[in-house]
Amino acid sequence: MIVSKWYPKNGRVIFHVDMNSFYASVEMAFDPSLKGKPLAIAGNPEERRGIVVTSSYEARKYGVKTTMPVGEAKRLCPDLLVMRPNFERYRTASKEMFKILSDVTDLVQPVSIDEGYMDITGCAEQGSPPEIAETIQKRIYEELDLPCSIGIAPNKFLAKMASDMKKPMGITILRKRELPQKLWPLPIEDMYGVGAKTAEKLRKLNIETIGDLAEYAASDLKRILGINGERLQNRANGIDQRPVDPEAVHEFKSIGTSTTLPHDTTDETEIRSVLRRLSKKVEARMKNKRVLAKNVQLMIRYHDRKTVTRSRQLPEFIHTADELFNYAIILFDEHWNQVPIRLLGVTAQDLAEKSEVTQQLDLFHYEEHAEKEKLYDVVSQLTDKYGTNPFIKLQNPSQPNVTTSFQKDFLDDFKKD
DNA sequence: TCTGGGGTCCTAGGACCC
DNA sequence: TCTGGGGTCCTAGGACCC
Repeated sequence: MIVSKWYPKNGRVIFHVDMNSFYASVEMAFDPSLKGKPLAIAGNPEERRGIVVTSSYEARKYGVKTTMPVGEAKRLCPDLLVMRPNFERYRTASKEMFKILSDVTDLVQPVSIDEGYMDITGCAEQGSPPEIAETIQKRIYEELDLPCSIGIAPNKFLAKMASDMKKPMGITILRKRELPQKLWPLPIEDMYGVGAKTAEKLRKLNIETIGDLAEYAASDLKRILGINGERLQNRANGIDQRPVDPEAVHEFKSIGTSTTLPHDTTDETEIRSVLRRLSKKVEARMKNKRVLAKNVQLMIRYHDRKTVTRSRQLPEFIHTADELFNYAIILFDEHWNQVPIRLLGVTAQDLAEKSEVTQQLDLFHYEEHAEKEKLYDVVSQLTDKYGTNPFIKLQNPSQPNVTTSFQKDFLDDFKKD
């Protein structure tokens, strides 16, 4: 194969690597006796966490889908095996998977536990893009016993759409010139970035397919969907300039945790203990990432699922569970309307790296220090002038409240400076 | 057996400043 | 004499993704 023809002179070659039903596949790799069986990973229905997070392809055949309540899934598929998630296991598998990707290039951007982008534009000496994709897929399958699909395209959006086109274990190339045949016929809700609400709006405009969106009047689209309309249309036309950014994964904007309570509650003792637990969890994760927060957000979901968030900007950076808890309680006391609560959440926002904050703090101290130095200078000058340190209060014992002319002079001099 | 938990980005209004 | 327009920060909510 002539490799050079695959690598454009202008433009990029982007991969989107997407693990197939990741949690279920990891469980099957861990316990091969599960292979070939309908399997769902789900929370505990007793604790009202009973929704399907991932299901195996065998389960999907019966109509089992993500976010479906376990009860419904079992009705559709009576032989369904249901397991609780083992996140530690998935994180370990994820790390191994990304290690394989980074053997190809440093330009790897993880976007979630089970998918990531790669920019292989500079990898011509390793082979053609399909060859490289095959190698990656094979290694992940043979070394980790996990299936994945890979999309190959000139940008992130198209690579993402491509990886979705063949599952499991697919490798799909999506070239710009193939958009009319391969991308445009797809229904609009299949487009990445179009959810239920946007799809509904678009359908009202008689936009049924990605192709319809691609050629719709740009100004109307922008009026109805704002900047997002413009962006979606660009992507439908195969335009997406976003770079693959390996650093993005480190740039956290918030760290939060939330929990659905086993039962709706108005018990303030219980609520406080939950908020304390959540604060401790957030503290632990902030410590791990070595970050501080300048904003705390409290989330309350009521029994009717109505959800409110209340946040506060803080006078200084915080990092301890006690501080998080204190602000969460303040927000809670200010805003809770006594209605039974279904879910509580605590999130640290406006994060900064601990090292950077410390540096800034040092700078601040430095300035404070400099101020003091300046003051010492003034004092020593004045001491020279008056022959005594004016900061040592001179008092006439017989008239303690009368300012001496000496002190007046000193104060005048001091104010000038 | 009604709908988890982790995020990001965008919008919009009000306060405040110039 | 009675009120412009731009910019930034803060807060709350919503859409979307996995």
